[in-house]
This record gives sequence, C-alpha cells and structure tokens, in this order.
Amino acid sequence: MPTLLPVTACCEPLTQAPLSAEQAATFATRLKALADPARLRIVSLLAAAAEGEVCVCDLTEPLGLSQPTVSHHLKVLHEAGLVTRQKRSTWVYYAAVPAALEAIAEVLAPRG
Amino acid sequence: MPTLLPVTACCEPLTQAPLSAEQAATFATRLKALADPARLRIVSLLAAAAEGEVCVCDLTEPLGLSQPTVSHHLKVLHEAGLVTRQKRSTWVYYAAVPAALEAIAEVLAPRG
DNA sequence: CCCAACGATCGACGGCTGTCAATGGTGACG
DNA sequence: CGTCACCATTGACAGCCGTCGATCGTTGGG
Repeated sequence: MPTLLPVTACCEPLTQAPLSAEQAATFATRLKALADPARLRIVSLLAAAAEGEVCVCDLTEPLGLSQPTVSHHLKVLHEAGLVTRQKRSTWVYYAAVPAALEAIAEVLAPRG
Repeated sequence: MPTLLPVTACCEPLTQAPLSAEQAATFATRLKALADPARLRIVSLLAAAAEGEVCVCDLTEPLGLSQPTVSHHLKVLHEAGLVTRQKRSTWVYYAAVPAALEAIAEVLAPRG
C-alpha cells in the first residue's frame, strides 16, 4: 500500500552535495506529484481558497476534468503529503500543506 | 523546435492566486524536467562540481546510465533552462544554473 | 589520411500515466 | 425504506517517457 511521505524535507540541498540514488528517487516522487498541470492548479486553488478547505465537487468545474480524474489527482497529492484530507458527513474537504511546498523549495534553493 | 524556457520565473507564487491552465502547463514543463531521479542527480552533481563544469563522459559512470541516456537527460535539462551547455573542442561541458532552481523555489514558497 | 574518442541522434521497446465511463460505497433526507 | 448527491475505485485505452543498442558527425592525433 502507498505509504505517505513525511512532510519533513527528505534530503539536503541540491547544490550542496550529490544526491544518492535513493535520495533522488524519493525526492523525485514528491516532485512528480507536483509536476502536472492539473495538480498544480489544484494546489493553487486549495492554497488560495478563502476558507482553506475545498470539496471535490468544487474542483471539477474550474479544472474542466471529470470527477474520477480529480479524485485521482487528489490521491496522488495526498500520498505525497502535499494536501490533507478530511471527511465531514457527505463531503470530503481537502486543504493545501504549505510546509510541504516549503520543504521542496528548501531543497531546491536553501534560504539565503 | 524546442524553445528554451527563460530563466525568469514564469508565474506568481502558487499560494497567492489560482494558476491559469496556461501558467500551470508551462510551470509543469519545468518541474517535469526536474522530477526524475537521474536528472536530479545530474543537477546535484553539476552544482557540487568544484570547477562548476562537467563533461558527459564524467557523468555516465557515477549515474550508472548509458551515454545516450545521459545525453537525453542533459538535453531535457538544457531545454528547461536548468543547465548550460558549452562545447570546447572535443568535450561538451555542462553547468548548473542556480537562478533557475531559485526561480522554481520562489514560485513554490515565496520567502518573505 | 585514417583512426579513435566524445557526444548527439535515431529506432525500438516496456512501463508508467492521465483521462474517461461505469460501478460501488456511504451518508443525508423525505 | 428508497432515493439522491458526493466521492473512491475499477477497468480500459492512448500517449508519453526512460532506457538501451546502433549509428553518425566532429574533433584531435598519429
């Protein structure tokens, strides 16, 4: 079963030392989760939501994708630790995880 | 023909406003270039190189990949603006572009 | 002039991935 | 209890992608 990636950074900064094959694989997994137009738009929609929470039914229309496709993308994002999932009665609310984005940014370009 | 992406940031921060389909597509292209274990290792090898320049023949062995495969990855990275290419006589030297990594990081998590 | 080394390109192949229609599970409500 | 909305899962399919072997252009050296 897919194990959720921890929010914490997975490796040292890219510019510091060469990545091992294992480090590169895990970091690539997280980057791949983000490297898709639909998923980038989902994350930006979640992050920009006023209430910070959005249900799936509110995403299909602005994205122009079918409901199963949106669910699939949300699953990928969730397994990568980039969004949180919370079910309340009939609706499932997703929210962005800013710390995960910051962790990725930190690996790419450590704060100066 | 593949047009090289400019080094400058392509969009506003993710957390600020929802991305348009076009913005998401171009940013995803650049992220995809980085979201691969081999290419991540290449970038880190280039960035960590003492002289800042590495030729293809020095990359095949530490990566454990064939020369055509390494050339392919370097082409992808070059078209994404993540590495520079400079041919001197027989050898071709590649170097990392730190500004490109910083531009990506800036979109993911703007530093305040 | 021929040869060797470097690097890019081509062609091919297997695997991964984004997408949808169809289906299933679950909670709300009359 | 029946029905409906929301969401996840499944199955299928086309397209993309990472990889390699083979080949080609180029440059430098005997």
